[in-house]
Amino acid sequence: MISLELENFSLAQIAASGQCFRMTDLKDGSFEIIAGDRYLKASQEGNIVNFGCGSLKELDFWIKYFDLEENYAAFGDAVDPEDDYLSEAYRRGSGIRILRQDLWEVTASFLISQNNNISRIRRCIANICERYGRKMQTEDGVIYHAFPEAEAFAGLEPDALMACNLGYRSKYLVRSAEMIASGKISLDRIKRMRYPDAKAELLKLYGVGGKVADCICLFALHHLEAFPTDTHIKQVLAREYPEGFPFARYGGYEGVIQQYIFYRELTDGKDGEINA
DNA sequence: TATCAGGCCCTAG
DNA sequence: CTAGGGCCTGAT
Repeated sequence: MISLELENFSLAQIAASGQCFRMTDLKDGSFEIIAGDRYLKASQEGNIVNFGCGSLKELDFWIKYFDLEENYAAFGDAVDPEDDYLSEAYRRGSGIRILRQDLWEVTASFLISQNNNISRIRRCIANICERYGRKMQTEDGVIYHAFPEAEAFAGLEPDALMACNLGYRSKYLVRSAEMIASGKISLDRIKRMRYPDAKAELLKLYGVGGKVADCICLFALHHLEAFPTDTHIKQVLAREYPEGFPFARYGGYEGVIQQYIFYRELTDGKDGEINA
């Protein structure tokens, strides 16, 4: 185990922010994260974060994954102090990070997320990992399943993943996996593109529309200017910003702001706050 | 029973 | 180009 003292970092908030559907709050102060074929158990007390890593090399991966080299206090400082809604959103969610997740994993996950609820999304993803992902075991004997590569779905019947409860999204995932596995769409090329080009390329995937493409750009490609507008965000903008949201003020990191807003909406009316 | 969940595809006009 | 119907499924 390796412990770090971190500012503006909250495992609980990240877990609740809904960027990663394979991060689980174990409700005992610890969290489980599966990313690609890696597994991490982590816990947090105040600013001390304990990473269940065996080596510094492993830790390096998670440092990048959690975007620990970015100064998130600067995003908070940029929030308009006269904007009560956003100030409160940041106050509650200042421990959120924009994760640097695997491109294919995010693409598949957010294909599944559309017009769906979070608990079923998690189940769907667990199902495809168990059915198609490589079975793994940690040194401590924890069993888990890696996220399947695109090749694992290419060639399946379009409806094959209905058995994993994907519903009508089955054909989206199968067909998109085929476009990627065949090289018709190159994820490596997309990784080198700027936001507008990357988004345009992602939109060619079957089942990927504007909102999902923005999620992929933000959560995998780390294009912080991507601002996913889902049904919740749409409602907030209409309710809290009838004159229009000040996108220009937050140019270049609109997506970070979106996460603070999304997190506030997600947690509003519940506890108000998920740890600190 | 109807609505909604981090939408998108497809077809009409 | 925009508008609207349809869509798997489970929770409320």
